[in-house]
Amino acid sequence: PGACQSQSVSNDQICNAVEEPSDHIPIDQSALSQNMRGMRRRCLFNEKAGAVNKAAKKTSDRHSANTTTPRCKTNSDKIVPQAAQSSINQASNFPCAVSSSTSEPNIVNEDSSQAIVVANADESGQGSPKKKRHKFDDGDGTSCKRCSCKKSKCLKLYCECFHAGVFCSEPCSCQGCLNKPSNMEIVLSTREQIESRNPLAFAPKVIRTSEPGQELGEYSNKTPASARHKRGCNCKKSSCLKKYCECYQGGVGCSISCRCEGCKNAFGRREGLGPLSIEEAKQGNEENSACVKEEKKEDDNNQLVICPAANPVPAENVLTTPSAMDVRPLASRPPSSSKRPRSTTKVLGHPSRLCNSQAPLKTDTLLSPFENYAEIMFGVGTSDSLKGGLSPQTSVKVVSPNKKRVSPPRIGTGLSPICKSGRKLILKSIPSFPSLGGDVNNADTKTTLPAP
DNA sequence: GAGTTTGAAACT
DNA sequence: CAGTTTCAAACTC
Ligand SMILES: [Zn+2]
Ligand SMILES: [Zn+2]
Ligand SMILES: [Zn+2]
Ligand SMILES: [Zn+2]
Ligand SMILES: [Zn+2]
Ligand SMILES: [Zn+2]
Repeated sequence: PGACQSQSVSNDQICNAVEEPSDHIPIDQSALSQNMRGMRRRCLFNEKAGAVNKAAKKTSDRHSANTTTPRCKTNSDKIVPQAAQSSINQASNFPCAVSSSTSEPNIVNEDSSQAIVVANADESGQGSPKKKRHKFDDGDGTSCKRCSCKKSKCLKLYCECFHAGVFCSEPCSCQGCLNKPSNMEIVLSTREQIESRNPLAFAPKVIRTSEPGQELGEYSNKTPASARHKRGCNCKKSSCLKKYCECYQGGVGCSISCRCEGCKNAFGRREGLGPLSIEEAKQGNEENSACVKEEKKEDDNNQLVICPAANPVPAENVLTTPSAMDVRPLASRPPSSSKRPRSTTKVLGHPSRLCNSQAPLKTDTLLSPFENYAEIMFGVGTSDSLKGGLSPQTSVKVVSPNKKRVSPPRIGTGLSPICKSGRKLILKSIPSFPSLGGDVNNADTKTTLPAP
């Protein structure tokens, strides 16, 4: 299976050859400006890329982002370039053979081929009865399915591919797709627009390292059960028991920033018992009495209750045959399921389900955050640079003209950068995204923030 | 596979 | 910032 391409381009790599599908390089949008070092050199892009580069160039630091680990889920260690670290997503690794046919105008992927491809989840591994895995679902990383957007042209966050920072590829069954390397300018400009509205839009939602021991560790430590940013979920009817809930889907418990009602997230509930400290749960008792305990009612206090290994068995598991266990990426598994993950898994980006190796970042995000935040923090200009940087005009109105609004979600409040990198390489740059409300105390890995 | 449910994203 | 609409995935059948 080929690697997937993420939406980014490196200067060096720009080439036009399309090569074999199997071999693509993942292109990461985010990295676009950076060069990925180590990897191979084939590129998909052509001249356009060049243009883009230019734009991107600003970020050209070469930190060398390496996106190693093209394979799904393998990526435990990737070196992350500084900025990247925050935004590391390894999420993308699908078998994507992008048809980068140059000829491809811009349009849809409607090739039936894709659809078909999607279907083939061949390797998913054991033939265990497929319980319910739907498209992206994991499956394991192998199957990596992709989006099936009909109206967004894959240029809005509705599109999981776009949201994850990767180009659409074969497995996608999207219609009118513009999220392709051939439209890179559009893709990037769109990303920037969105990012300008919400700098965290492309930041990984969940970062978790699951090393054998650590998995829970994170809980125990400081990162709240969920190291998620953004605002947490807002589930009303699902009780955070299904994948409708982003927290649950990401394999993390709900945090204080969630506004869910009747939360029963198997990875850790929000609210509820106050006193319970998270950490204990970690291992001390497996039984976890508390977690199960239900929501007593929603008090004001939102605390996070985490259920350690014990029981939280997500619905899926319930029926699942033990033997097969889940194929899901570790990260997404509920704590209890099986044992601890051996490899370090970082879930980033969205659903862990996408299996991509590369970090989908943001175009500039790597740097951009830099810029953005810098600007914001330092009071430099607004985000002009962004806009300017990328040719805005290229932006296409996907569906409707969006006005760009520049009101970052909550930057003001939560500037504290999170710097939790799974592996730590810290660089001097500013973390790609600030932690938002939830985790305030996460300095764990050590953030190196240059003092302003 | 069609149809429903769900909550984020987008929009007003 | 809240309310509404749009959207595509998750889920159900
Ligand atoms: Zn899409
Ligand atoms: Zn797609
Ligand atoms: Zn697409
Ligand atoms: Zn939820
Ligand atoms: Zn939540
Ligand atoms: Zn919840």
